[in-house]
Amino acid sequence: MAQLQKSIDKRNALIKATIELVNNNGFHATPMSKIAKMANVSPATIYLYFENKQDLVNKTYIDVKAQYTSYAFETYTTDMSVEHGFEIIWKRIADFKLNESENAMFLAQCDNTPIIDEPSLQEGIKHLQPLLDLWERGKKEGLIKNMSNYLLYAYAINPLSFLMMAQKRGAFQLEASQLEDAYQSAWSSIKN
Amino acid sequence: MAQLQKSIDKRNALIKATIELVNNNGFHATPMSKIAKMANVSPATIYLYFENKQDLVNKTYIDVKAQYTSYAFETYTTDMSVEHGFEIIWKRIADFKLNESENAMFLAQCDNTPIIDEPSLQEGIKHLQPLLDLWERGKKEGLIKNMSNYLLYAYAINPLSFLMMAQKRGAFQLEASQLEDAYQSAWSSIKN
DNA sequence: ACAATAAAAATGAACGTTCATTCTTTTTTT
DNA sequence: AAAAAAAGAATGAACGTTCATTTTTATTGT
Repeated sequence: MAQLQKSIDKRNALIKATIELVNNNGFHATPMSKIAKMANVSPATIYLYFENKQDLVNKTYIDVKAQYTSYAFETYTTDMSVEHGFEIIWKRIADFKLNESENAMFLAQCDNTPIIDEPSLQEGIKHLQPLLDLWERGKKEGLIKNMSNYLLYAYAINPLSFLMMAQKRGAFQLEASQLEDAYQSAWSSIKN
Repeated sequence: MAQLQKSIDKRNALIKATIELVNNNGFHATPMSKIAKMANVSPATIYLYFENKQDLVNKTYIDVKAQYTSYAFETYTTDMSVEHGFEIIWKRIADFKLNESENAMFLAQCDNTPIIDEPSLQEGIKHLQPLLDLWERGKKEGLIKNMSNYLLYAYAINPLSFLMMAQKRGAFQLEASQLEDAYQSAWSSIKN
């Protein structure tokens, strides 16, 4: 127990360091030695937890993606109405993207570059299923536009990534009232 | 003249090679030697055209961004109505993102990573002004929601980046009829 | 018009550095 | 005392950049 605990702490420290360094410097300027230093570990120790650098960044991606979806669906249950369920999920996602912005930023970087390998990307997509199911239900009930789920995601969810990025860059600040505007825009772009 | 022409060709070849390699392999796996090889040039020659690797990628970004905005506003004039002007611009942007996807993909990568330095990012933003002006006009006329331009961009334009990326990954194909859906979603998310 | 010469552009090889990874030894845990 | 975990130093490869040289282009004097 104590031994396993210690290992998990170290693994988490490595993942945290990876996120922070890749966010700030990019993958190309994030050497293993810096990751090790930030996690208070020897470079060699990384290789006890991960096969190599690619494996480290893949696993980091999967880890963060799992956190993201778990957070998103935390308060959602399938017995909610389509509109209410969507609002619940959307606001959780907004919370995650704007408050846990280190994690969200890392995902944005991974989703827009070829640094994560295909199997790991696939692995990350899986957990989004509850939202897709909700949308299918909404389409059947005639509440949601009969469009591809990609289009729905593009308009209802993805804008939050852009806003998170703009906020991270200090370009602007999303206030609570604007968040309500944003939600209305999201809903009106996908509702029938 | 002949000499200058030759130089511009070589510069363009270098920029094209940079885009292609960074798109496919990422910045971290794009050595100067590969860029040189793809542009049919000696590595040393790159340094006659650009200060260093950072400068090369900065200049590439600015170059592509200028192409993007120039394409976007090609058929737009300020005497158009807000709604018509927006449709014109939106569809040009959609064209660019979906047809010139190599260029669009490169921009997406740059806009979601720290590989481009701040001054070059600022330089790239400048040319978007006509769209922001159009939106300001739309707000005054009560046609467009009175929201931050960041929010408007997030909902009206940014989804196209996501769709371009999904299409590039082969996840799905955006048909002409879906494009019309997409435009309607964009417009309904920002109109009053 | 044309050699001769200067200037510019381009090259391949070389340099010093940095990196991911491994090896050997030490420390910690069982 | 054995096994597992961790460490620091070592290694070889790869990288960005520069150097010495060659090739191409432009300029000059006749």
